[in-house]
Amino acid sequence: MPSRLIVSKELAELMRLIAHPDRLRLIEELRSGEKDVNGIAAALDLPSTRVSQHLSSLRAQRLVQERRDGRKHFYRLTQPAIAAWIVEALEFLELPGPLDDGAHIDRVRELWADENTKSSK
Amino acid sequence: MPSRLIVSKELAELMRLIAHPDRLRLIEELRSGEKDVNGIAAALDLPSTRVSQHLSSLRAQRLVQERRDGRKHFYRLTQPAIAAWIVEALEFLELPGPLDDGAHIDRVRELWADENTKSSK
DNA sequence: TTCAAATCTGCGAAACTTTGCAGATATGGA
DNA sequence: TCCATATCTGCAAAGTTTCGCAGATTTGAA
Repeated sequence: MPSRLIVSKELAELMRLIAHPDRLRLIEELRSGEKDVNGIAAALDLPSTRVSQHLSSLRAQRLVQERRDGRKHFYRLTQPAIAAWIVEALEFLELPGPLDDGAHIDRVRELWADENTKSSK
Repeated sequence: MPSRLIVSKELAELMRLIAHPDRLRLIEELRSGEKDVNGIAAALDLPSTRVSQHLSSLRAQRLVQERRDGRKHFYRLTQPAIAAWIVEALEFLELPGPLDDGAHIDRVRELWADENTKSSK
């Protein structure tokens, strides 16, 4: 029964693709809707060549979709639920200290997720 | 405000650690409770040296905890919720074909998650 | 003691990823 | 047409990961 082997391989591939600091931020950046390459580069403070390279890997695995308008290329998440799934993982970060059950996580979640939902940047 | 940068770096690190076919299977294997190194190696059909190497990385990031009894080392998940979070990601795999909304995913989930819950291997 | 079982560690080769940079391509406007 | 803007691609150096293998350690039992 090699199906589970195949699934674990595909899942690992998907997770590796996501598991990069720039790409995580980029995916969260697209949570609020489509954006063009320069817009993303400015928001994340990264060279746009690099953003383009990341988008190209994400595109290759169909995690984002492109729409061109004039000379701008707009990108959107193919499966926006992935962004929510990523935020869920914040819960697993750096084991809260012995006396800090939850508060720490809420602070982190706020820093990342909430900021993003209301005002980008 | 570099906090989000730090968080994305930590999150990427966590995800990279998980994003390996063997380690994904190993984590799912521990869902049903603690197991010793040889037990895991047998269940996953991997050389136990390799399992030991994987466990050592997972241990270094506190994803698993060790308990020794005689010459056996038993490992358990520090945060069992991670296993459930991984299974959630199956939903994002290989975009279901145009006419296959959901059925495909359920099949995959069955192959991985359910098998695991009732009878391992 | 001595042995075997269970697990861990260190090492090095191969494979893969990341990143900046140079240059290619496509689009819209003067 | 020619230019500037926006984005993409190819390349190579640097860095990281994987994986088998050899040998170290720890424990229990004869």
